[in-house]
Amino acid sequence: MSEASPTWAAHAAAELGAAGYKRGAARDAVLSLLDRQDCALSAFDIEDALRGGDRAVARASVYRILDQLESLGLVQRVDAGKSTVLYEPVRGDHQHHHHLVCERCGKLVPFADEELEKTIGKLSRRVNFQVSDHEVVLRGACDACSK
Amino acid sequence: MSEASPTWAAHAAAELGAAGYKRGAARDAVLSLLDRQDCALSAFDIEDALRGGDRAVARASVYRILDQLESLGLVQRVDAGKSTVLYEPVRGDHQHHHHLVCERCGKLVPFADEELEKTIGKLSRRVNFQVSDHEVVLRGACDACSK
DNA sequence: GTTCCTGCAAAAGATTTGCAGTGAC
DNA sequence: GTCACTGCAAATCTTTTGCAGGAAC
Repeated sequence: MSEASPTWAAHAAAELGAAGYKRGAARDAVLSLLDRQDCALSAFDIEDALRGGDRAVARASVYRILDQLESLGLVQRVDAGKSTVLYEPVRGDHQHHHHLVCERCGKLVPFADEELEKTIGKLSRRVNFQVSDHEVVLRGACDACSK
Repeated sequence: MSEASPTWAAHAAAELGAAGYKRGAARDAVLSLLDRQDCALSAFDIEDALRGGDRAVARASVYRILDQLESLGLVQRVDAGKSTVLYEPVRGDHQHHHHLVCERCGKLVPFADEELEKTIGKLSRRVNFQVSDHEVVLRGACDACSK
């Protein structure tokens, strides 16, 4: 709802504070990194990027921070069919999207489709289930790999 | 394509044979179990069910057999957001479906929707990607849990 | 008889947990 | 000063791999 924050990181930090979490250097580094990404990262990617960047953060801390973020709906898990789970910042409804996964090179490409959302919305109301979230993954070969 | 087989297990056994795999008692047990399911199971579920049933099968064999089946498109991975991957038999296009996952009790409920498939079909043709497969997961609370 | 399937045990990865120390409030 | 965040190491859990023996062809 309230999506007037200047950056996702600032918004997330505020939400975390409101939820009673204290600040910390590791958390700031993770938020800042996530804010710079527009697609999904694994916990390992995050640890790796921070080790050579802003500030090294222990893997356990990365997982703990991602847990907090996920519980507040600030990041979203993306299941790309890999052995590792990916996470990406949630920036609000207008940026809601899904993913194409290349089965050859592993590339992840985001896409959005109005009609798909409408269809899923209608469907969600029809089923005997209280649907709160959804995820769509299209698998295949990306532009480069299909040549 | 050729979907005239009396049972999925028989069909799968034939395909495996044609692909050059030899028969084996463990494989027969897994095929038979999978054929009796209509929704997805984890490797652990399979091992567990077989230990107390038809014939005990080692976990490693379960994984190996599932790998063979998946490579021939006879089973499909289902990513329900759990830590474990689920597998279910693929019985042909007319039984193509997706899943609702209850975030409270973990229940998995299959559903099919014509319009959703059409929408995804159109979308797949439009993107700059050669889409060969797709998966939709709706998350929320099941009938029993939402009361 | 050769080759593949199986089971067992060990290995490999990803994620979680316990504990002690430092930093936030 | 208290309580939470952090890092490190150990533990846990799922899945994979190596190897030896037995079954399929």
